[in-house]
Amino acid sequence: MKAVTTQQMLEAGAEIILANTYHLFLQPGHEFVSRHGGLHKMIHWNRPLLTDSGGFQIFSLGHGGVANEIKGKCNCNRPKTLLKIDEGGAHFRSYVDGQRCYLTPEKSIEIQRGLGADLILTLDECTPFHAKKQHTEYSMERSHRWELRSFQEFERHSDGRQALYGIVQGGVYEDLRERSGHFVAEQEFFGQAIGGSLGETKEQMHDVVSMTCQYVCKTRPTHLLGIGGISDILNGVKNGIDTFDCVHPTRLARHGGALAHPDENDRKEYINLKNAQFSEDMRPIDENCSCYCCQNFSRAYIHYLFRAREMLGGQLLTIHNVTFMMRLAREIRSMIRNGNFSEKTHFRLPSQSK
RNA sequence: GGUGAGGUAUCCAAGUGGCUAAAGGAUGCAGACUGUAAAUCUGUCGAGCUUCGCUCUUCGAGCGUUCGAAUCGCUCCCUCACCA
Repeated sequence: MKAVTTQQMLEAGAEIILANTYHLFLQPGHEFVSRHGGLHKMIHWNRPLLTDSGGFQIFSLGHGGVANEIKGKCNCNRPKTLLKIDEGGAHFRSYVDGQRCYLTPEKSIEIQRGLGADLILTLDECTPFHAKKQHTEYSMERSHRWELRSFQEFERHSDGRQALYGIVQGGVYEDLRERSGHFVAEQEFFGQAIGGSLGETKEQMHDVVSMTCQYVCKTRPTHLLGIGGISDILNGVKNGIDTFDCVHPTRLARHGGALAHPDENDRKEYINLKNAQFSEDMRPIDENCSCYCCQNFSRAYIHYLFRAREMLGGQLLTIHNVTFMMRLAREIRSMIRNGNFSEKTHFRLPSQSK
């Protein structure tokens, strides 16, 4: 987690952290992590960990600009590091030292075994949004083959301490999602994750998630990869998603955004503390929030910290945003238990005017 | 008092006759951010308007040369450095 310690994550109420196979593989390397006795020990976290397979990074970086291509946006100003994908795996260049690397399903599982996360993912191929349907289909089929190989490699060394998730692909196409959902359900995965392109807009994403959830094994835990807006989570939960992971809360925090429940008349899910309107706002970000940031500091102070480019600003907002997400999850679980969950739930933010 | 350097938009700073409402920074104002190469990136930034374009006023001040001046000349004002 950028900008916060695992101790602070604990205090924020976090119960699980996602770590990244791709980045840890390139730097510092999974052997290095193993020498520490595994990820849990190295990062001082004795709760559950999930590792991504590395597929997303290879392909998103390969297409020249992180998630943009997969998400349907075009921002191609970064050097492309993906060299070649073949049936065996993905050839790519390390962005750290330029060295050629080869990630296969077996290698991904081996790395994740070395890292020692509790929940791990199969290697899949992430198809960009702009791919034609035929390509998406071909790519999905290859992902399926890779998932089988991942599973075999996983089984070969499994000591029962790790659990493997399969990944449902198929882009925005319902027939492909149906096939992929069924395929993953037929394998003996512990859980399943929904990956791949979810479309271009938020609306389409919600539709694709809802549609895909129909074809997913209902008795296994279901994870939605990479998604974490407030409304996205409410929509996902409505459709049966159990877990989410997302950089948005922490990245937003480092960029000056503080999560706040959306106003029913305003689709924005955060306030931008860098904005001039907060320069004299002495209230906490959210007076109902129990986090260290809201309990002790004003919006004006956070505003000043960002103005002064003090990294403490990003740290405090990260604490707030993670705390916020944890509270959101608790409230959702509570609503489900009480039988009154609604994805239309809105929580009013304290008035923004002074 | 002497000698030298210089005064450009909110600030710093290019520009030494037309392509200049004026490069580039910074600040300011706002936007983006969703399996993290992001404590990042983008837009905007003289004034006004009927704002995919038009009008007005700018480069210390004034006067002049020129078809045309931030750019050339003269006078004045003001900074800074060194020497007395």
